[in-house]
Amino acid sequence: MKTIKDIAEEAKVSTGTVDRVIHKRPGVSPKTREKVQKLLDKYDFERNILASTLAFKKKYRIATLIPSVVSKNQFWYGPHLGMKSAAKEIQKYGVETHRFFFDQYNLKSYKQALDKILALKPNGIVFAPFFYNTSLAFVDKLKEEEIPCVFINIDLDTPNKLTYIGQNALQSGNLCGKMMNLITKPEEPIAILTSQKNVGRHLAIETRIKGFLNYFSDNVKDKQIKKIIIDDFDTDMIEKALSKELKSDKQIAGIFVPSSAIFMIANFLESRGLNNIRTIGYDTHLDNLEYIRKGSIDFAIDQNPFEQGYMGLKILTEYLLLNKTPKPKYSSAINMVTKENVDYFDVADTIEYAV
Amino acid sequence: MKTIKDIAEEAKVSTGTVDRVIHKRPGVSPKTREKVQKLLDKYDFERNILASTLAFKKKYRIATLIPSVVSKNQFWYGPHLGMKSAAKEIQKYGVETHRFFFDQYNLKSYKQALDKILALKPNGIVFAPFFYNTSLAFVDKLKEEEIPCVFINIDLDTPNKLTYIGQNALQSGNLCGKMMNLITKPEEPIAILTSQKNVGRHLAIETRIKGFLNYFSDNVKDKQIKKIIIDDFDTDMIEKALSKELKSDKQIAGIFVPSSAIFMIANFLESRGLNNIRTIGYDTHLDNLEYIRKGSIDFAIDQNPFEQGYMGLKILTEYLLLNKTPKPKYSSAINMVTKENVDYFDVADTIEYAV
DNA sequence: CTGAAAGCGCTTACAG
DNA sequence: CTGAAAGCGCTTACAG
Repeated sequence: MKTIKDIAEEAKVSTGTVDRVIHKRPGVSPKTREKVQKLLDKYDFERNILASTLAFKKKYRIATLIPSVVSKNQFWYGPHLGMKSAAKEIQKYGVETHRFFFDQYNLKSYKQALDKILALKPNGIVFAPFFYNTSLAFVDKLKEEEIPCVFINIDLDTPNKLTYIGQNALQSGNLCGKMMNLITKPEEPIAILTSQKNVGRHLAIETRIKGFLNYFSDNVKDKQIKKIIIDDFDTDMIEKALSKELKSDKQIAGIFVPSSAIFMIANFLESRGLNNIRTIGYDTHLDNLEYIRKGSIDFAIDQNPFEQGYMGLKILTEYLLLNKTPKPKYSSAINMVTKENVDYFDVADTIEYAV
Repeated sequence: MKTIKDIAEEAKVSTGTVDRVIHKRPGVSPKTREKVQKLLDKYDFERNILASTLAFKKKYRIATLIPSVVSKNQFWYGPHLGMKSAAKEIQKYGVETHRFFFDQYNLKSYKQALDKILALKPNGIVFAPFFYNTSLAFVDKLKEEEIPCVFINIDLDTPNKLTYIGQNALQSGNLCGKMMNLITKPEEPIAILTSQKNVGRHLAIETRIKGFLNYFSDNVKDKQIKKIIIDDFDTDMIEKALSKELKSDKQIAGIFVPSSAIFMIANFLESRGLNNIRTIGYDTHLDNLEYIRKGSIDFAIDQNPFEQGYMGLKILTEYLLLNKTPKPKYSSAINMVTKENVDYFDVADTIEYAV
């Protein structure tokens, strides 16, 4: 492996000049530049990133923004851990990570966080763009200030993002449809249960439902599917909405919840001893893990929450430090979790490397 | 963040002495050692790994050994890619990776590889211990020479390993049982198809079958399960073994293959137009991906092959460089792959980070 | 037992 | 436009 010094000697220039050529910095005559560049190409020179970082004292600031993580029982604990892990790694390269949080049901708290981030003047941002319109306006502003941003978990259709990391909601819904079809009989009715509160706030939910319905329209004739919308996932509302269905003549045999709230339904069914009703939902935070382990949730879709956070920070760092342009989109896995493999989806078991 | 220089100044010693204390090297009086150690503890000193690597010129050699990867259509291509990716990362830290391969059906080629590895005198080894007895003897020898070793994919019950990274075969078989039960009707017979060639060579296969059978004995009454053993997975033998079953009165409705050879069965069934027979097997190499995508393989179990290779090298490196003792065992995921999520399991899409 | 000094490979402020 | 020199934080061979 050649070093800058080797190249400098062979080109009969100083190491400083070689460095200027490597980084395409000004202050080198075209002739010298060409001579050095040829040698760099000839030896396929790769600079030692360790030495480079050590000598290069510029610091980078990255801001991260996700819904507040008040306990480990939440989906967002996963991305949070992933970002913490990545932050520790990139700290070695002089990248400081500043964490911001907001209340995902409170637009005002979101806006406040965005203001704080702008005030920080970061070199880049990794965030989950909740609240469609506000987020779009924010992204345009970032564009003006030339601050690159990475979306995790939620995508927005805008050219002003560096990349998006998250799941294909349509396809994951489709898979839920397939599994629901497998665990219920053709003649048994099923229900989709969702909350009014998510409308306009989190786009993936509707897309998941669409994918779910697509499966049946594409593959199964005449499946009875009811759509039940409640105001919010609290015990009373669930009770109210479901007891009607359960008393009815044609009792539903399966419930699909296109969000991480599926554990609320599993809990309700358990408390009523209704273990003959099948359930499918999303995410593998602690609350869900518990019910999956008991079999009260039949299947849950995991979307690699840790990796979403981890990749977000790493990809942005490589863009800032190495000028590496990411792909326009990174699709997270669509993992099916059930009683027999649940032990391998606890985000707390994720490994962190120090090297 | 404190540096060695800061600590040295406060302790009124030289940086060399601080360095000796940090690394517990001899040549420091107990009194000085204690004084410095106290400051290190007080400030929770973490040495700058970049500077450390740059200054510390010792090189490490790691040997890796897996079955030869002659094409991308093989399970072992996954671990191979994972190791290549990790090798690139750890190269920055002065770790050279030397790759060795063997023919997994040829004990002699395995022994030859082991000899070559010993001749290299590596600082550590990452390998897949095929051939039970030979591997055990080899591991004992490594112990004598104080060369740490990491097992990937296949485990051996010996205290002389650093750690094992791979899947829990019993549980993955169990999950296959569950899925097979879902996709066939209770009264329909099913078959387990396996090859004589794997006996005594790859322990996981038998354990997977055990897990599969356990599912039925624990959860289902009177499922008819036939065990079919063929000499090898070639077209003629499959034809011979299956055509008998398919002509029989009670035709089998599902086939479980506890190895990556499931695509051979899918291919056979396809060629006969037998798309009413369900199939479940292992691994997501290209051959299988193709049949999963078409739906000719209903479910395959993925075990994160890339990560097995990647983790193996990283964990061994952290042990050698940072003295970080790994957990005794790392369980790989048990991922269920089917037509609707197959796109997210192509090992070729795995990301490599340069930072 | 301890310190001063050189060096790992790269970057930069300064002088010319 | 170019080079010599200092420095990033740590390690080590050498001198005492």
